[in-house]
Amino acid sequence: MPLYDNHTIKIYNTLSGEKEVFEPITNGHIGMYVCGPTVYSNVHLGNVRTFMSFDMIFRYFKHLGYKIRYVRNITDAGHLENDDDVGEDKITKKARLEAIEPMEIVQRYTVDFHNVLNTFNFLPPSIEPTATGHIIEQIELIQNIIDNGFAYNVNGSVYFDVHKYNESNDYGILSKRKLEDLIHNTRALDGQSDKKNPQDFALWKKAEPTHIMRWPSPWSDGFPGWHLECTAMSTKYLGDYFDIHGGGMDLKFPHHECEIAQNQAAKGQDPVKYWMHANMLELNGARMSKSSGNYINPAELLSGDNDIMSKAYNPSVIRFFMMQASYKSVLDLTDDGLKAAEKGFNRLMDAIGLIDKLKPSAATSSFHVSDWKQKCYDAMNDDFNTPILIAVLFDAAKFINQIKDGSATLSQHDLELLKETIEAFTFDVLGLVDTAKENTGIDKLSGAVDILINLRKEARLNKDFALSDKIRDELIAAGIQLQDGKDGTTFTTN
RNA sequence: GGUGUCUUGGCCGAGUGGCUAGGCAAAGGUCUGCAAAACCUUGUACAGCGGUUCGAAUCCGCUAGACACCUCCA
Repeated sequence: MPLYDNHTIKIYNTLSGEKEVFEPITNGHIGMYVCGPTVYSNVHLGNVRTFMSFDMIFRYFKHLGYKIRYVRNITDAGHLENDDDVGEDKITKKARLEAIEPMEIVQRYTVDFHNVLNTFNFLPPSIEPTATGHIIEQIELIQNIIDNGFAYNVNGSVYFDVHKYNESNDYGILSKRKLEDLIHNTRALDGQSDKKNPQDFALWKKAEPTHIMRWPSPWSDGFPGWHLECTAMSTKYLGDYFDIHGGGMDLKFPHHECEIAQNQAAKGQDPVKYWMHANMLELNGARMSKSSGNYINPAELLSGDNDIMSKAYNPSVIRFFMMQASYKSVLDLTDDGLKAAEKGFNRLMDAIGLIDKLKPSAATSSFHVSDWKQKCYDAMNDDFNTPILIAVLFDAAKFINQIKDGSATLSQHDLELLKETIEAFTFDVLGLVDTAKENTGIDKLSGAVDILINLRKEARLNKDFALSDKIRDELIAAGIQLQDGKDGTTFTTN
């Protein structure tokens, strides 16, 4: 019997605004689509948080034994600059500034994106489709929407008729907006527009002669509107009705609202059963933006090469920091927060590292491991509550330290269960990496440090504390912390 | 201006009608040559005002503040 049969997961569905019991459309199988990055610059750290939230969700579903297809696209066709843009998209603009080919930009930043995600120990999605690889599908979709009367062609550009759509559907169902409010709040834009109404959005834009990225279509040589690719790729790979669609909170409107409208207009249904939105990442209490200077990119955060943080942080520390907050909450990235996370993370890793050295101490345990295990699942089943999970993991860390100190007992069976469970949740589900084990030279290092430990022991026996403290302090300076216990001295490398 | 979310102890951050979140920092203790690490103990917080209730941080209203979206943005 698969593990998922024993668990009921609740997911906060943005569409209903409530936590709902998760029931896959097809038993044992899950289809999940997440809007990926636009690869015209280095990946945004906030983007990393969003994808990390869904990576955790992906990992938990896999842990439960689901067969899950996770699709995350690469937007390589660029979005329109704005509705009145005459046809130059972001990627083209950047390419011109840097005097290289658009696809060269795409390649460079796609590689950067994958490198960053690998550094943070992301699992690769099942499929990572590109917008430019699905132009035909997008053209077909536009034709469907035109045939159904919800789009119109003006001078080679095709627009979605929001007002017509809203007569028979609810435009604003996801973002809880009313079309009337949108109308009142749309300021009049300068310049001539082909659109019937300002709320209408482009499905296909005719390319200007200078525009490099262009494809032939029944309406003009041009390129697809920016909401269309996700509609085309999600339903192509996951079907006309799939389980989960995720993305950043800022995509809720207009992007996801438009996706629903496009699907309704083309196929008569919203293909998504559960809409999930990950919240924003702030930096020192304010929104991150390059223009304000309140900005740090992932590489700078990892290398310490920046003016914002006091030091470099291990990717697992950053991951731990992010997992300590709910994916639904705004999270504020600060140096103090990362420092606190680093200490907590190291404490957890130290405890997990101790498990292999523990010996079963009694036939009965003073810690209810199976109850504790259930708490881990309860936390995750409650809309992927990783902060609670981490709190529960710390309960185990405390207990492990107590066994080491001899103030708690654990049976052989429970010891194995504890090890298996804490490692599954820490490494498989949360995706953290044990930095000590990661250090491949650990065995040789261990031999060398043992020599120093013995020298220090001799010095202490001879009351040569100047020498013993020198050994201890210089090892600390080298990143090696000695730990004196009842059964001798051990060390950690954090 | 509109829509939505939020305001929790020194800091971060869960919880959401009665039951210890957790981490970091802090204080006291155990251990130690002194430390560190670990363990034990301590802290009694929910923006303000009013209301509902036997009981509210949790529900409702108002006020103040923050953030997001409405315009490219994860």
